[in-house]
Amino acid sequence: MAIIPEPTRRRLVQIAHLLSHQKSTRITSMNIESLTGWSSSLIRKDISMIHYNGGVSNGYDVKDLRRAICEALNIAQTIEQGVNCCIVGLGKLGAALLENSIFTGTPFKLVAGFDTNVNRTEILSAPFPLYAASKMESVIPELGIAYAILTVADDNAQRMANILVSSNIKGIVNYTGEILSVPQGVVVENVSPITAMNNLSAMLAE
Amino acid sequence: MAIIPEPTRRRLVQIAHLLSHQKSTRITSMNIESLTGWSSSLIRKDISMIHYNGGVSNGYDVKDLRRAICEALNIAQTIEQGVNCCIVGLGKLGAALLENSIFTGTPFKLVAGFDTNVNRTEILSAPFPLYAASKMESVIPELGIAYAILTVADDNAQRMANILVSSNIKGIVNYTGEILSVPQGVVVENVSPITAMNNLSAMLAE
DNA sequence: CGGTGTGAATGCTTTCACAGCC
DNA sequence: GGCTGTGAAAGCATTCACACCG
Repeated sequence: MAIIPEPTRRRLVQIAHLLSHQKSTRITSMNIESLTGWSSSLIRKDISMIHYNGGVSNGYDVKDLRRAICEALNIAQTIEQGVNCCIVGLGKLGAALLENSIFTGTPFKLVAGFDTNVNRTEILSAPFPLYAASKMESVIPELGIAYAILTVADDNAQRMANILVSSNIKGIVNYTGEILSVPQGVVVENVSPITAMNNLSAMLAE
Repeated sequence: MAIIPEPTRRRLVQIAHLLSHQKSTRITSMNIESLTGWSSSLIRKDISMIHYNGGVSNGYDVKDLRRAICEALNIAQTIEQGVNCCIVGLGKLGAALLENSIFTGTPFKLVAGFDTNVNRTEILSAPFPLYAASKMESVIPELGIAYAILTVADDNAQRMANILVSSNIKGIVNYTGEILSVPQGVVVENVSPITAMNNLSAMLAE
C-alpha cells in the first residue's frame, strides 16, 4: 500500500468513525462534506488514496466503505485483536477514565493503571489491576501494552513519558499540558484541555 | 497583521506554552527543535511570520519571545482579560474537570457547569454554579461564556452542540467521540480519547 | 563563530474540472 | 442526471542555503 499522507489519514479515521454511527445504508461525498466541513472533492481524493473504487452514482455503501478504510489504515487488524492500553496517573482525571465503559465498542482495552502514589492504587477499584508506577517497566511489556493514557501532573509528565518509552510503549495520549520529548517511532497525541483551549484562541483570533 | 497559517499557529501556541515553563533566560531555535522535534528552520520561519526580529546570535530572550507570540496570536488580550468557559456534561469526566485547579495559571476561567440531569448539578460541588442544561441558552450569553468543554455521552453530543451554537458559543473542546457539525465561525477541537487512540493506530500503521 | 531572518526551491495538499459510469 | 475517480493546476508549508549581524 502506497503511503497515505497524514492529513488524509486523520480524516479517514474520523470518516470511519462517523460511518459506524450512520443510520442510512448509502452515503455520498457531499453528505460527508455537510457532516464534516471538508470539501467533497477532498473526501473523494482521500478515498481514492486507499484505492477503494466502490463508489457508484448514488454514493458509497456505508458499511463496505468503513470496512475498506479500516483495512487500509491497518486498524482492521487492530479491531480484531484489540490493543492493550494503560492509564498512567490516577488522579481525578485518570480515575474518571478508569470507567472502562469509555472504550466499549472500540478495539481498545484498558488492562492496567499506574500511579506513583500507592494509596491511589489501593483506594480505587477498576475491572483490571492497578500497580505502583515502579512496576511499569515490568508490567507493560508483560501485558503487551501498546498505548498509554498519560494523566499525571504536568511536572511529572516527562519523567513518566521516559519510563513509558523505556517500557517500549508505541503511543501516548497526552492529557498533560506538557510537550513530551520522545524518540522517533513513538507517537504522541496531545489532548490536554489547556492546549485545546489555546488552540481555540489562536484559531478564533483570525 | 498578515494572516498566520494554521500549522504555524498551532506550533506557536505550543512554543509559547513551552517557553513559559523554561528555566533559562535565553533559547535558540535549535533548543526548541530538540524539545519539540520540529526543525529549527521551521521554527525560525514560524517566528518570522510574526515579524519578531528580536533574535540575536545567542538566540531569543525567552520571556520577550513568549510575550511577542502571545501578542501576535491575540492570546495576549485573552490572557489579560481571561476567557469564561463552561463544562457541559457532569458525568465522571466532566466532574473530574470541575476541579478548577486544572486551569490555574492559564487565562481560562470555569464559570459554569451544565447537566441535563438535575441530580448531578445538586450532588456535585464546584467553585462556580452548576445549572440544568435547559438554562444554557440564558446563562451562557449572560456570563459571557466563550468556550465550552463538551463531556456528555456521545448520543447527546450533537444536540448539546446545537444548543451551544444557538447560545453563541465561540469554541468547543469536544471530549465526545462524535464529530460535531457546527456552522462556520464556531471552532471545534476534538480531543476524545477514542479519536486520539484511533489517530495513534493510524499513525503507527505506517 | 554561532545563530537569526528570509528569498528561492522543493515537496505536499487541496481544489478544479471533466471523463466515465450506473 | 448525479456522483465517483483522477490527472492537472493551484495553493500551501517546509526545507535549503546563505547574507547578515552581534
